[in-house]
Amino acid sequence: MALEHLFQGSALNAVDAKGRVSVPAFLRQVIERRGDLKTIVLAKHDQFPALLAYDPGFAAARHLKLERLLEKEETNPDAELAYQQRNLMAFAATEETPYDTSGRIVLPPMMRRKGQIGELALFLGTGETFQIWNPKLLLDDARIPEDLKDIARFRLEERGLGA
Amino acid sequence: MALEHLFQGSALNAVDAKGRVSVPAFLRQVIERRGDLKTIVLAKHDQFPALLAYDPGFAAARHLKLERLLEKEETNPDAELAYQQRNLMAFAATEETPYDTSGRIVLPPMMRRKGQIGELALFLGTGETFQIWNPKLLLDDARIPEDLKDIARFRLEERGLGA
DNA sequence: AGTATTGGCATGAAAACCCATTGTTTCCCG
DNA sequence: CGGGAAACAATGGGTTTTCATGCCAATACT
Repeated sequence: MALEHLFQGSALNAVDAKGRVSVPAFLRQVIERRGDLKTIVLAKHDQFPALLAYDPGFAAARHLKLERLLEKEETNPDAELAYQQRNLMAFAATEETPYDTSGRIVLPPMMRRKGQIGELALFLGTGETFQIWNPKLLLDDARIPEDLKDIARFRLEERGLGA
Repeated sequence: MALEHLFQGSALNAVDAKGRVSVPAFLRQVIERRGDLKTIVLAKHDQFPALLAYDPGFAAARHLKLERLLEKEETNPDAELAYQQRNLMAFAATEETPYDTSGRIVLPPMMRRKGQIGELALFLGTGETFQIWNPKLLLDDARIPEDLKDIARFRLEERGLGA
């Protein structure tokens, strides 16, 4: 699966009182180049206290990948269960939310809670997908490279919220 | 990944009040031969106080390499984290900026600060990528060969800024 | 009706775009 | 071999467009 359009860059946007956020324009461009749905799919990130996000097309590709994985390990008795579990996570544990003409989504309350997103949402491109972080949690996470934290700090300062 | 078109040569260009710089024409030619996007990707250089730059195609190739690496080491529990970290650095910690018809980019403020670029930007071709330096920092860096510093000095003198 | 949710408009700031000027190199023709 | 003329490169300035975001209106749901 070699998608030619990749998510990259970073931005820090405000979450308003109604839980709405602008998806940065440079990420929307990638979504719209990959497909024609002005929609993003949200999931809790596997490893990080953050949200994972991608376009509907990528979700389909991800599903295919899981199926192929199952066929490969057909002999393994555990494979079927693992497949079911992953499938549940990949679909039931995600929410699809469209963005409006001005590029805003409403963060679904459940996702907002799972990702611990407050008044600020830090968007980080990671190639095939992107992530949405509470900037504070990113700064506190020991697994995040210092150079990336610098970027988060810069984005905060840009808004006059830096330290 | 042997890209046939390589970045080479050096140039010293001015950064204007709006933070704009002309990307030297000889570098733009390489970018446009490698792909059709008139765009460069900027990142902080790993080792030097300077910026690393390349074309979007190179970024995609880099990503594929990371993915293959992950699949190979799937068994290793640390591999997943290392993959996430590298992906974040490769995409979230970079900025893509297009150049206009006259070949200029605006240095994103964050990158300008990370690379400590002032009023002058020294472009150095390094094969698959190129670098953008504050010429003063290059001259002050003990790791830089004297011959290369001579080139920087020459570029400065050309502008009547030599010492 | 009252409340909550969604869609659309208004604004201010920032980014992209366009045109003009200057200096340099190339190249042609005298 | 010189002397422009023409192309290209770099840079300055101004103008339009886009973006993020606050605000209000329209709609649906109780």
